[in-house]
Amino acid sequence: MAIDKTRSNGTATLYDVAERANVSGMTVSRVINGSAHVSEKTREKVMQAVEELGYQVNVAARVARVGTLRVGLLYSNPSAAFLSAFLVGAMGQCNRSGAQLFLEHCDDMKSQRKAIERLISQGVDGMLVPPPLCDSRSALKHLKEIGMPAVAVATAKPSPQVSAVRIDDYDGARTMTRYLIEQGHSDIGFIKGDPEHTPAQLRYQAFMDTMHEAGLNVPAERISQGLFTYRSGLLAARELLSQATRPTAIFASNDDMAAAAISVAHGLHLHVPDDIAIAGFDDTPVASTVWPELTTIHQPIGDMGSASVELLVELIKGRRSGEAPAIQHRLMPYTLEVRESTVGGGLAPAFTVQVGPQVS
Amino acid sequence: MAIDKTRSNGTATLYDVAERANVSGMTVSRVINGSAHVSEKTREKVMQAVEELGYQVNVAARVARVGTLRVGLLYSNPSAAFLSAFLVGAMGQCNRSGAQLFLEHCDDMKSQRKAIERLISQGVDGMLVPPPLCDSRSALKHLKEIGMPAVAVATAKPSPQVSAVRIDDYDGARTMTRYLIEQGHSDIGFIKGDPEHTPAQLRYQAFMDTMHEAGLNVPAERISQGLFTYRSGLLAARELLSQATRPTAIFASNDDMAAAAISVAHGLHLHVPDDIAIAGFDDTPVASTVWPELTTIHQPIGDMGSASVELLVELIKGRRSGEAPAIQHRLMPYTLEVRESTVGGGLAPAFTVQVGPQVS
DNA sequence: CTGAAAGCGCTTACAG
DNA sequence: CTGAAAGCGCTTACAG
Repeated sequence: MAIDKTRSNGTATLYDVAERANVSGMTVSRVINGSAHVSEKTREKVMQAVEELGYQVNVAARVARVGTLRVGLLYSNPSAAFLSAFLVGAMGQCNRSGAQLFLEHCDDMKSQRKAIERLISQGVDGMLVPPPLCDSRSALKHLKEIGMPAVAVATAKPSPQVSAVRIDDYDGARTMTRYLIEQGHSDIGFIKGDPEHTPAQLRYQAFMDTMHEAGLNVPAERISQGLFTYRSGLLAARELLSQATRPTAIFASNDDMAAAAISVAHGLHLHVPDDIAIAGFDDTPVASTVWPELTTIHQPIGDMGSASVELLVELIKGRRSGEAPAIQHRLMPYTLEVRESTVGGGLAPAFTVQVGPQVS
Repeated sequence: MAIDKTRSNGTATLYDVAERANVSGMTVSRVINGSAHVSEKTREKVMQAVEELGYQVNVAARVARVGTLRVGLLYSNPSAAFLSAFLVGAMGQCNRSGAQLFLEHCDDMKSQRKAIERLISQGVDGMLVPPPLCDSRSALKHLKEIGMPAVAVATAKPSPQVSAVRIDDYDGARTMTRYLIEQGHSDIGFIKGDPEHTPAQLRYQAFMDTMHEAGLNVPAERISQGLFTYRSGLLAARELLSQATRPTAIFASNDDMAAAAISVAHGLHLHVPDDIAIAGFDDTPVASTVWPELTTIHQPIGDMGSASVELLVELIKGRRSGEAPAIQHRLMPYTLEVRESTVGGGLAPAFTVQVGPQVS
């Protein structure tokens, strides 16, 4: 509850806090920035004043002093779902870190170079590279060559040369496959994703490995090639479901294709999940839009947004103080979301299984 | 192309420009802010220096001086598609206007008040209210009471008390209805949206009015109630398509329901658009995800994002200089996107019709 | 551990 | 029409 305010704006400044806590502005600055060289007593006094005044750092002022940190986001065709969740997370962290976020869109290779140039001319100090660009060797190489700090987001096979934030796609697909097997499925169809995207490769590999480990055979006709698009999912699902014998479950490499599979199943008058269980991957909004809702692997995209900004800011600051770039790969936790598309009888309630590395 | 740089950062400052143009920093500031009191000759000199140095204002510094403008975005459950497009537009304008964007999420009425309080304690000077909150009398009233400048986004019936940015939903639905009639349809089914949302009401009204004007009768069984969700679209479309005689086209109040209608049609082994044409509204990503792709009304959501920030910043600045709030309602242009879901035979290529007010 | 001074890049009055 | 000075709110060296 902010009550006592000073400026015309109504917000308290650093000095208001200093005055109230009977210390210098310097000391307040140290406290809010978590400096170690402050006595516990002073820290408490200051924190209390901060509370009482409802003080919030003026990020603009801090940034003006420290030197504006400008972060570029180079996006091409991520799904709107990905982009919005990612932006929410990234923006929050930008506000906290005092960075300014610049967006630049590009389609093909040519416009990619142009977009990078535009970001540079806007003075960005580093770039965030979400999918599918995160898997583009050329883009990453180009950034490396011009010495631009970068963080690849949601690539499944991060280059050791570049910092990255991602979930473990292999492990996620393995978890889903195991779950389906535990549900009693032994004949499972799989819809592959765009072979150009690294997550597609790992998800497929994990599916095959897990099936084999469980002693289950996967005939070639149970694998269908998709491209991550709804349209391709339609074709792939039709292939899987129009055979003499059908699988009892389909695991699609992403939600769009899983949604398409539901549509195909309904077209064939199959009940989902009683006749055919269907699972996706990503937990994009479409997963809870379609009916029945999709069992899927949830990626914490918002958290990945904030984590990637965090990494990038570290990278930039390190670079300014002349350190060698500290390449980091951050693995985020995913969850298995169980919903109606795999749970028959309308009995079992939807539930969530927390898996993957825990965030500290 | 920025070549000559000065600061460690690599970016040119106001004074670099001033030096190069042989004027004071003050004059540069005036030029880049479009002040009238600069001679044409000086302006040109300065602009040239700006070009040569690739100068970009340091928004953080400007904002630090002017007083941080903090803009809050109070969102509840807009679709991810809406949110991402809106954010891209809003953020761009925030960068230009030197505003900082704060996001706060809320679900129900209680958390709504809390979210508003959190934004206030973060020191925001005004708030953006996208759907569905833009139609919440209580939220808008609350903001009004505490004297918080606000802009309602994409409400169909804006209160004259609050600034708003929107498209003309009535006109859009009218355009779509006319288009379907021109395509030769006289028996058109309509899926209504959530009655709580103002756009749903106007879209329905426009459909009915336009049909009547064309001398076409709309029997009660051609109207089906939906709630804007995919699930509700499934039920509504089933209702429309399982009758003894079917309409030749369905106009759904939004894309999610139109996508559901396609799924139902396919389930009944109907060809879209040959057996049944289907149209949506909004042009969210699902419109070009499903197959066949949806004919729909495109809302320029990104532009609406930047326009709403623009309006809000004006409002805030006016308020600071003690003026009475200048309530504005900005109408944005929409377009009719014709795609495969209404165009049979695979002959006609997709096309776009520009309609609505033109932006200057 | 704490503080007085200077400065980040820009704009707001105030002069000319 | 143009500029010198002061200051936005904060942090970075530099002292104690």
